[in-house]
Order: sequence, then C-alpha cells, then structure tokens
Amino acid sequence: MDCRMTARGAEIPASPEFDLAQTLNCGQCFRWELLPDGCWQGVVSGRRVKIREQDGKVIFFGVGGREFERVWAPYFDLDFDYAAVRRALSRKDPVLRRAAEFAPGIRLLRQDPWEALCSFIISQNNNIPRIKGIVARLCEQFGDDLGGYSSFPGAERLAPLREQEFAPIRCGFRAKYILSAARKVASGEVNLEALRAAPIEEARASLTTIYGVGEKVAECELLYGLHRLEAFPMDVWMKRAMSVLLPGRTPQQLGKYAGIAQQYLFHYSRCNAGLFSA
DNA sequence: GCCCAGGTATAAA
DNA sequence: TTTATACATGGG
Repeated sequence: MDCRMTARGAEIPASPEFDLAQTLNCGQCFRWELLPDGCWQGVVSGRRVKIREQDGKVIFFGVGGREFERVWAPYFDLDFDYAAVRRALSRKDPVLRRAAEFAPGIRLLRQDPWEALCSFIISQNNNIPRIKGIVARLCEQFGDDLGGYSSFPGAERLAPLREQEFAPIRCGFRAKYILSAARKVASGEVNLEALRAAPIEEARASLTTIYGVGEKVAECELLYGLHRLEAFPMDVWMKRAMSVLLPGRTPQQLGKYAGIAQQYLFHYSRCNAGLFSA
C-alpha cells in the first residue's frame, strides 16, 4: 500500500474499500472512539493515533512511513483485495450480495490475539457500549501508563490477580473467565501465536479449554484475533443462518446458531443501519 | 422498572 | 443430547 508523507502524517487515498466507521464501529474491536473533531482514536501496538478521512484521503496523524508500513497497513489489512472477496460473495448468494453492498468498506482488522480474546470474553451476554467501557477500565486499571493513555494489560499482568481485584472493572461474572484465559496464556498452556498456524480444529479445541470460552468466543478469536478466515466456511454458516430463520426453533437453538451465523455474516451482512450508528 | 445484550457453565429433563 | 437457568451489570 502506497502512502504519501505530509507534515500531518501518513496519507493514503480514500477508497470505498476502506471505511473507518464501518470497520471500527462494527463490533470487531472495542478500543476505538469517534472524537468530536471527527477523528477516530485508538491504541494499537502501544501507540495511540488519530485517523480521519478528509478531502479524499485517509490521514494517519503523526505517523511516519516506517510506522505506517510496520503497524498500520498490516492492522487494517490494506494489502488485501476486499473488492475481489465481495465480488465472489456477491456471485455466490443474493443475501451476501445485498450484505456486501451494504457495508462495502468494512475490513477485517489484524488485532492483537490476546486483546481480542479478552475483548470477546467480555463481550458475552453484553452490549457494545458496555463492552467498550469494561475494556477501557481494564486498560486503565491494569495497563501500563503510556503517557495519557494505557496499554492493554498482558496475560502475565492479569494472571496473578485474584477474582475480586476485578471489581473496579465491573465486568461481573466474566472476571473468572478473564482470569482463566490470562493464566492459560501466561503459562503457555494456550499458545496464541502457535494457534495461528495450527490446524483449525486444534486451535478451536485449545481455545475452548479456557473456562468461559465456548463455541462463539472461540470463533471470534479465530476470526478477529488470529485472522483465521477459514474458521468460517461460508456454506456451513449460510445454511445454519437459514435454518435459524425457519419458524419453530427454540430460544436455545436460535441463540446458538443465530449468534454464530451472525458472526460469519457480520462482515458482509447485518442489513440494518443501526449497527453502524456512532 | 423492564428487557436484554455478539454466551457459557451447569443442572435437569 | 437437548433444554432451561443463573450469572453481574447497565444501556436504552
């Protein structure tokens, strides 16, 4: 991805294939906020930046060329041809076509695997505004002070804590789940980096050994934390999604399959505008 | 107040 | 194997 350097920072041409609001506000990440000045602010790799789209450009304020190439281009997956994927999806199924057209600028972030795992543990039976709040308090309480903002606390930082020390985070029953994840990751019992290359079923099985990580959170981590796109074979989830729409399903079945099918379809569907409201 | 949220563990059917 | 409930908290 070619970027141009200006006094403001790194700039790339704006494109319908890269929409900040669609990408950052859709529930795949929880540490970005839209500031009143129109900039999106987030913390990635210990660096806080402001990004905005303006005058046909996406501007990464204060970011140098080297940092852009090493941090931001990979984070936003800028070298991947999403348009080609959308074309393929559109050919495959009319629902996906509609969906792809609905959110054409969404991208699959390459997030830190540990941060993603924690975030999706927190996300269970929860809503996005509160998830963001809990994640923010987790960073503020246990992250390193990076000068006006905090890092996401590593597994080794959380692993020694006691459950009651999570009280200020107000994450409720999820504290014991976060602790289980932290301890397994810190001890190496679950090796997130290794799971990037492991056979997909092996990776899924390893993740679900964590107390509080079930099918859904594991899928989230595979897709959003480990960038394992193959965790979501489209045909399978499409069929499940369709079956969910049929009448006569129990709440259990609805919850189980609707959630997971939605997980896959999320990038390309969720054809309701409310999802992307700031 | 009330409903419910990008679920999971657990007990009970 | 499948289904119902509790779980902590707070947004809308």
